[in-house]
Parts: sequence; structure tokens; C-alpha cells
Amino acid sequence: MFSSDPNAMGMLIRKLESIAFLSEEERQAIQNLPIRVQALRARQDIVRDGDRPSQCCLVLEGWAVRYKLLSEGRRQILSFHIPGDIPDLQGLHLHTMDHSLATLTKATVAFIPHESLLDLTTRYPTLAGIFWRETLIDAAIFREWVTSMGRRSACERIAHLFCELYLRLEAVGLASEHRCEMLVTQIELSDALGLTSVHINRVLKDLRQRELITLKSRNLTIEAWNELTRTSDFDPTYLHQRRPVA
Amino acid sequence: MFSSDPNAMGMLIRKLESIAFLSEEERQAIQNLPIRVQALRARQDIVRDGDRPSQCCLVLEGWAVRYKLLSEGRRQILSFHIPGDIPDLQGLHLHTMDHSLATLTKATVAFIPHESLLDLTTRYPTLAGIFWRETLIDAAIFREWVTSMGRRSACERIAHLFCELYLRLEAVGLASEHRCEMLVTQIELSDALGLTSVHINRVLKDLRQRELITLKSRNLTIEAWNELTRTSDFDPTYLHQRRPVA
DNA sequence: CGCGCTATTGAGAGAGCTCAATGTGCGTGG
DNA sequence: CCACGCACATTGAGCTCTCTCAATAGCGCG
Repeated sequence: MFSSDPNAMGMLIRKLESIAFLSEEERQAIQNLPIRVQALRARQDIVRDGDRPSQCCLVLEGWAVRYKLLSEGRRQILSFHIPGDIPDLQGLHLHTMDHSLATLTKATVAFIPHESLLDLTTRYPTLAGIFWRETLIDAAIFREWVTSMGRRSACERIAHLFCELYLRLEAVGLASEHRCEMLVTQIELSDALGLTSVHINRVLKDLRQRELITLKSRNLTIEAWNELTRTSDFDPTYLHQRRPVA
Repeated sequence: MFSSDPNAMGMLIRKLESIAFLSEEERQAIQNLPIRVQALRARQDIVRDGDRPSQCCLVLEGWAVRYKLLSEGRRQILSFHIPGDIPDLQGLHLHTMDHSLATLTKATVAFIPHESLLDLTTRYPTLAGIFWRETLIDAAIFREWVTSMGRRSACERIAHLFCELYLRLEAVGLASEHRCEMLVTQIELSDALGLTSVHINRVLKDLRQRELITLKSRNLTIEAWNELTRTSDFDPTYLHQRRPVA
């Protein structure tokens, strides 16, 4: 069950290197983290609101979401997570979950004990800073989402989200040439963007007709990157990626 | 200009003790941080989107906000900050501001050099964890705001925000008995909640008529705490305060 | 004690929602 | 390899919550 699969940690290292510099020693220390790899079905809860987890979940394959449930069946998706992400890294210092984490697609994840991560941050203060930075970027993305939900139209919100996800996928080598997988249904998009799936559908139709995007069977192509970023007010600064993107 | 005013740091210590335990030695180390205290007018920018600050801003008196500006004069307020808060603590590991910070009211703030804070986190790893925790709670509040903006009605959003601000003020000794100052205009409320000030006005009228709140000349009284939390789906877990609140 | 910003109220409009029906694609099992 | 079933996507019609525009009132600061 427990192993030190270099391939598994490769994804985490690639992700961290997209936001900070890692020394060889630090890379090695990450490689040596004990992990338990697990295959999960689509739409399966990993951690639930109210839980007090003792490990973090690293996404290796597939997509995950964090979400909150409200009264009357309302749901809000808080974030999308792709390979390389540790969606519940905040658990290191917040002991009670204030939301849930679930897979969106069939996925492979690796669980890392909190104690191993905390030990790592003690031994490598620079790495502690990098993991801290990772959670700060998480917060920066929430700020951008607050902005979208508060002051952007449905069309701008969708376009903005596509730009964000494309750049995040590109940063870990899962996208290029303005093409990527978009492993979400219109229902999930609506729960993330505070809209209804019916309205999402109509806006997507409009974006297609304006030839800004192609989206078919989970494959997104951004046909006009500049125009899409312009109409959605997209500025990648908030992703705090290490190298500026074209 | 630089000093070690024990009173100034008292506010920060009170805030940190509302979310974590501090040892005497740690309290002392915080007291010894070099600070530059400054009085500011209302509605004055402290740090701007795009800046690369070399210090953090601790609020001592008055309220501050973080905000983003969009095209066509749109503004989104991202968070409200009260005494004891360090609204730009993320600057320790995110070097470019992705939003602005400004006073809302006349305010007193203390600036703390990044290098002093980073040095503190190196010498006191436990304190590093506590500051990290502080930024994680910041993110938890953003998550709750995303949820509000996405899936709560105007009325629920306002009620939820009032509950949040009351508890945060209470945690640092600035509120009790369900009364507190609410140092925001309806325009600022609208920019925080993604609504218009006209609509805020109408919903406030409704909340008053239902005798849930009294709000007059910046003084808020929550007349029916239980009902207000119920109607707004408010669960204080996300604030991750150290002692559960009544 | 008057100016300017904030609060309040009315009337009409619009972005996005609800309800509902139909079409489509894909995974599963025979 | 094909047929079935189910979840997802698409479209239409009518509605509502919130917005826009606009006018007036009130309050706090200089």
C-alpha cells in the first residue's frame, strides 16, 4: 500500500515547479514522502464537510472538486482540481473540513499523512514556504472567483473560467496550443459559476457561434485566446505562475 | 518612526489567540517586531493591484477592504478587515499584489517589514504555522463568500455577512451582546455582495421589518441571532475560531 | 448652515431562472 | 456487435429577482 513511487510524485513536483524553484535536495525529499495510491470512481467523496482528516490528497489522474451543500439541494462548487493539485492542503493547519472534496471523473489519488508533510516543512523551511505559497495561490483563485460571481456576467464568467483552467492545465503539461480536456458537465459548470445548467447551455452556444471556443465531447479549443481574455477581463497574474505565459 | 509599541501588537496577539494558542515566548517575539505606525484617512489606498510590497499592513483601528477593479467602473470588494487583521499577509509568499487594499474609515495601521516576519517564522516554526493558519482562514472566508455569491439570495447574503462580521468583531473584543459597529455604506455592501446599493437598501428594509436586525447610523444590532443564522444558512465552522461561540 | 455623499423610494426593464419537452451520446449487457 | 437505458445537452415559453434610471430626502462634516 505505502510506497515511494517516483512517477506519482513527479506530478506534484511538476506542479510545485510551476510556482516556485525546487532544489535537487527538495525534490528528493518530496520523492521520499510516503504515499498510499488509490483509484477512485467518478463522483466519489474523498473527504466530507465536518471531517477531521489526518492525511492530504494529491490528485494524480483525473479531476476533483471541492464543494459545499446548502439547504434545498443547492450546491456550490468551490474549485476544480487537476493532477498535481493537493486540494485539501489546508488540512495541515485547519483541522476541521468546512467543505467536501470529491472526484469528478474516474481518478487516481495519493494520500500523504499530515505528519509526513509537517515533518517535511520542519526539515525544509523553504519547502514549507512553497506549500504555504501553494495555499495562498488557492486563495488568490478564490478571490478571482468572488470577483467573477459578484461582478461578471454569465458569459464573462464562463470565458474567464476556461482561461484559468487552460493555463493551469498547461502549467503541468496537460494542455498546449489552446486545447485541453474540460472534464466537466454543464451541470457542474453551473454549480461552480452560480448559474443554471440551462443558462450555461445557452451561453456556450453563443460562445461557439461567436467562434471564440469549440467544445465537443469534453474537448475544449480556445479559438481566439486574445478575444476570450479581453471579453472576460482575464489577467493571469492571480495564478502567480513562475514564468509569464504568452 | 520605528517602535515596539506593546499596545499596537496587543491587537495582533488578541487576534492570533482567537485562532491558536500562543506561548509567552511567542507573544514576546511578536511584541518585539519592529513596526511603523501610521494614521490614514478614510478611503485611502494602502497597497495597489500590481504592487510588490516589502511590508505587511496590520490594522490597529478602523476598517479596511481588499478590492479589485474591473472594466466599466465595476468594483468587487473581496474582504472586510477589522483591527487585528493583516490583510496583505499573503505578500510574504506572493510577491505581486493581485488586488488592492484600502481603508474604509479613518484608520491606524502598523507596517511590519516582510523580512522581520520571515525571520520570525524561521525562528519560531510554531508561529509560522499560526500565520499560515491565519491565511488559510482567510481562504476559508473566501470559500464562504463564493458560496454566498453563487447560491444565496440577496437577503441570505446580507444576513450571512452580518453574522460573519459580528463573530469576527466579537473574537477580538470589539462586539458583544449581538451589537457591533458596521462601518460600511450600502454602496460598499453592494460591491462586496455583488448587488446594487438600491437592492441592498430594499433588503435591509425587509430585514428591519421582520425585526431580525436594527441598523442605524453604523450601529448594528442582531435582534434575532438564531433566526438570522437559520435564514442565512450560517455555520461558524468556516471561521475556525478557537473556542466555539454561543 | 450649506454642500456632498448616502439613503430611500418608485417605475420599468432585463439577465438569468423555472418548468417542461425532446434530442443525443455513451456505457453496459445480452 | 447491437440495443437499451440513463444521464447529459438542447430548446422553448413564461416568470422573477435584481438592475437601471431617476428623483427626493437626510445626515454628517467642514
